[in-house]
Amino acid sequence: MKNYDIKKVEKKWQDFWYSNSSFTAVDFSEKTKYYALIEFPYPSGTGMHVGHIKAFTSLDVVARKKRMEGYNVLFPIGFDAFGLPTENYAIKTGIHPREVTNRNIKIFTNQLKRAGFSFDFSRVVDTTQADYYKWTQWIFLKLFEKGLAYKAHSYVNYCPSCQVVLANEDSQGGQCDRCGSEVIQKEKDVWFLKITAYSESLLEGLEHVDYLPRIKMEQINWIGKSEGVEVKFKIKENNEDLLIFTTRADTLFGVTFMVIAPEHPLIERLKDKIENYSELQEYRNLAAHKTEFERLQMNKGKTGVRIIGLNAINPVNGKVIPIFVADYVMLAYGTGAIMAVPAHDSRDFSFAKEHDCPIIEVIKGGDINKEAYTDIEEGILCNSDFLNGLGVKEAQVKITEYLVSRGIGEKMINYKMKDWAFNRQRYWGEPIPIIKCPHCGYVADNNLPLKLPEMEHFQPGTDGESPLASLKDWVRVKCPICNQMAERETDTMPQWAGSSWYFLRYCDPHNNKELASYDKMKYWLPVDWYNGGMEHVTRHMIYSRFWNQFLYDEGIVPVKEPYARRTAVGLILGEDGEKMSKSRGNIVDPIDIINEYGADTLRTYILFLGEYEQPSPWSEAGIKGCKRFLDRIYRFLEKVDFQAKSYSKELEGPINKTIKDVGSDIENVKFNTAISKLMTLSNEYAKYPKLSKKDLETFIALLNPFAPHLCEEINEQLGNNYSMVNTKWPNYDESKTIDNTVIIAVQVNGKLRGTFPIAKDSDKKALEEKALELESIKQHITGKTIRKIIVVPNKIVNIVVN
RNA sequence: GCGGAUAUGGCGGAAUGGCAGACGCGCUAGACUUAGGAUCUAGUGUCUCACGACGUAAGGGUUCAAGUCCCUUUAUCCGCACCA
Repeated sequence: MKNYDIKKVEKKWQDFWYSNSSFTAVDFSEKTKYYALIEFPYPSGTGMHVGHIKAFTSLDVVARKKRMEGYNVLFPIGFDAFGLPTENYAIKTGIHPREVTNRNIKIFTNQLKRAGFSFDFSRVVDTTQADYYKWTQWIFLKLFEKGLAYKAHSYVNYCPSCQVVLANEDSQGGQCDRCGSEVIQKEKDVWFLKITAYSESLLEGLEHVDYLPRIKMEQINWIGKSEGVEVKFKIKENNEDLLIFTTRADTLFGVTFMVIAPEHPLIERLKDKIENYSELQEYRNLAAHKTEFERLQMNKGKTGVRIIGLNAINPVNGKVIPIFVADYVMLAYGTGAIMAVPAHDSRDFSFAKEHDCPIIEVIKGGDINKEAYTDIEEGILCNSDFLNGLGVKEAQVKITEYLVSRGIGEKMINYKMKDWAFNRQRYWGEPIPIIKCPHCGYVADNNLPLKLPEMEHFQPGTDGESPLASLKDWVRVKCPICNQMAERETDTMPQWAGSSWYFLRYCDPHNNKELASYDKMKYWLPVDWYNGGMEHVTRHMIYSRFWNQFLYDEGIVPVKEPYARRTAVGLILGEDGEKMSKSRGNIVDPIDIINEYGADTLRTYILFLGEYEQPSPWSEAGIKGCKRFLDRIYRFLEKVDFQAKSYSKELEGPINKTIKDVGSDIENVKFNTAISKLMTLSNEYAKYPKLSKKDLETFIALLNPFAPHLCEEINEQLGNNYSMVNTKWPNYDESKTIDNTVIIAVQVNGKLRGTFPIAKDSDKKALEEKALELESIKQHITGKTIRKIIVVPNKIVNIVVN
C-alpha cells in the first residue's frame, strides 16, 4: 500500500514555499487586495500552544483560499514581545530580555513554519525593536501634543506585591492580574490617555463594522454609556452645590438621603464643619484597604457613616436630608455622589434598611416593604407633586424639563469607561519620551527613538518606581526648551501600546520616515478579517480602535475603523473537558502532534473538532480520524485514470455541490462542516474504481487550504509542475448542484410513513397522486377521511386525515 | 444582581419551519492478514422477537408540520459587576 513520509514531504514543501517567498504580498498590485489578520503572539518561552494553531490555521485557510481566488493577500505575522514574563525571567536568570526575546522569536518562527502557515515573513514586526517602538513613541507624542496624553495626580490600582500600578483592566475584581494579590488604591502621578474623548466615536463606529454580535455587545458594555441628569442639591450649612448624577430623575421626590464616595473631595474641604471627621477618616481608611474577601462579605450589607454637621436640601421639595459616606458609591463614576431613593433602587434600599433611613414610595406597582421596586415600564408616579399619575418615562421627560429650566439640572451622558492609565514601572517596555523640566513642565522628547538604556538588573524600585529610575546618568537630561537640567520620565508603556497599531505597520514595515506610508495604508486598509481570542475583544480592540481613530482624525491613517470584520476562536479544552493548564497536566503541545501526525492532520483536526466559536475538548482519538481521511486522499493517486480528461460523470453532482458548500462554509466560519463535506465527497470518490485526473485535481484544490503540504505533493505526483499556491479555486455549475431526481417524504398527520423518488420540479398534482398510491400510505389512510393535503414541491407531502 | 450565550446518541458535533442524528470518533460483526493501534465491507438513538411506539434539558403554546418560532422553568458556560 502506498503511503508517504510525512516529515519529508512537509519539510520539502515548507522549504519550497519559504525559499520561493510564495506568500509575499505585493503593494499596489492590480489584483483586489485582501488583508487577513491574526492577533500577533507574545513569544513566550514555551512556544506555541494549540490555541495559536487554531486561530492561525483558520485565517491561513482563508488566506490560502483567497489567493486561489485571485486576491492579492496580505497575511502578516509579528511578535508582541514586550511584557512581564520575559522581564521576570530576566530578573530570575540574569539573561537580558533582549536575548530571551530573540531566542523565543526564533523558536516561534520555526514552529510557525512547521505548521505551514502562509505568512508573509518579509513583513515581520517585533514591538521591541527600536525601529518599531520609535513609532509607538511617536504616536504617544502626537497624543501628548493634542492633549490626549496627560499626567494627573490620581488614585490608581496598585499591587503591593508586584509594586506596579495597574490599569483597571489588569485588576479586575480587586485582584492583580499577574500575581493574584490584593490591589489597593494608592495616590500617584499617572500618565493617562484620554480615551474617554473617543467614547462616543468608539460606540458609533461599531455600527459600521461586522463583528460577532457578542463582541460588539462586550465593547458596548465596556464603554457603558448611560444617559441621565446631573442635579444640584444644596448643602444646607454653607449653601454650596452638591452635584449628583442620576438616570432616574423621576424618583426625585423619593430621595431620603445622599451618599458620597469615601474619596470625595467635599470631606476634606468642609472638614471644619464635620463633627465626626475622625470617624469618617477611619471609615475611609478601611474602605481603601478592603480585601476582596471583605468586599464580598460586605456586598450583603452596605457599610457607611453619616456625616454629622452636613445636610443636603432636595431642590424639588426643600426637604432637609442627611449625607452619608459609603463605599458603594464610586468616586470615578458620575460625580462620585448620588441621591438615594431606597424605594426604587435596590442598593439604596439595603443601605436604608441597614441605617434606618426612611423609605418613601414614589412609584406605585411594587411592595416597598419587601424590596425596591425598579420596574420602569409599568409603574405610576405617586407622592410626587406635579408628577403624580404619570408613567416613569413621561415623568422623566417632565422632571428633566423642570430641572433644566430652573438651572438646577442638566442633561448628562456618563460612560463607565475611564481614561487609560498608560505607564508601568517596568524595564521591558517602550520608554515614555517625556522630560520633566522644573521650569517648563512636561516636555516632549522628539529625538526618537528614545532607546531603552542598557542595564544589568531589572528589579522594580521600591514604592512603585521603575527600574530605569536607578540609571541616574540616563535620567538627568537637559530640557529641550530651556536647556536647564531636567529629568526623564522613567516609566515605560504598558504592553497594550505596541499592539495598538501593529496592523498599520504591516502595510509598510520597513519605512523609516513614517509609521507607514499613507498610500500603502490606503491600499491595504481596512483589515478585511481579523481573528483572535475572545479575551482581547474589549481591551486590545478598543485601545487599537482608539489609536486608529485618533490617527485618522490627524490625517495619518486613511480609515476610521481599522477592522472590517472580527471573529473569535473558541477555546480548546483538555481531553478531560477542562481548561488546559500546567497544574492539570492536560496540555497538548502542538509540536508533538506535528511530529507524530503531521501539520496537515493537526490543521485539519483542529478546525474539524467542533463549532469554531465554541469551546471544544481535544481528543487524541479524533485526530486519528483526520489522519485516516488524509491518507485516503493520498491513496486516490493509485486510482487515477490519466486518459480521462473531464470529471467522472457520476461525481459531477457531488463535486459541484461540495465546491459550493466548502466555499461558503469557509466564509461563514464553519470550518468543521467544510471539512465534513470534503470527507463526504471523499467517501463518494471511494466508491469508484477509477478517478479522472480532474476529479482529484478539484479535490486537492478544495482541500489545499486545510492540508497544503499533502495537496502540493499529490499535485506534483499528478505530473503538474505548478504550485498549489497559485492554483485557481474551482468554480461550480449551479445547475449541477441540484439533483435531477428528488426524494419526497410522505407524512400522514405529520408522521413519516414513506418516501418516493420523482423528477425534480414535478408539479403538486403528480406528487399528491404518487403519494396516495404508496402501499405504506394506503395502510394509514384507508377508512379515514382526508381533510387536507399539503404539498411542498421537491420536499414533502403531508396528508391530514381523521 | 445585570448582560450574552448554550443544552441534540456512548463522545465531538450536523440539520434555509419540511425524512433528527450529516461527518468523525468509539463500538459490534465479517474480510484480508504471521500479526494489527494498517486497510476494506456491513451494522450501530432508545424500547420491542416483531408490527410499531418513543425520542433534540423540563413543561406549555403556535403550525398540516417544531431541535428550529413564542411563553415558563432548570442547568452550565462567558462577560460586566455596588455604573447611580
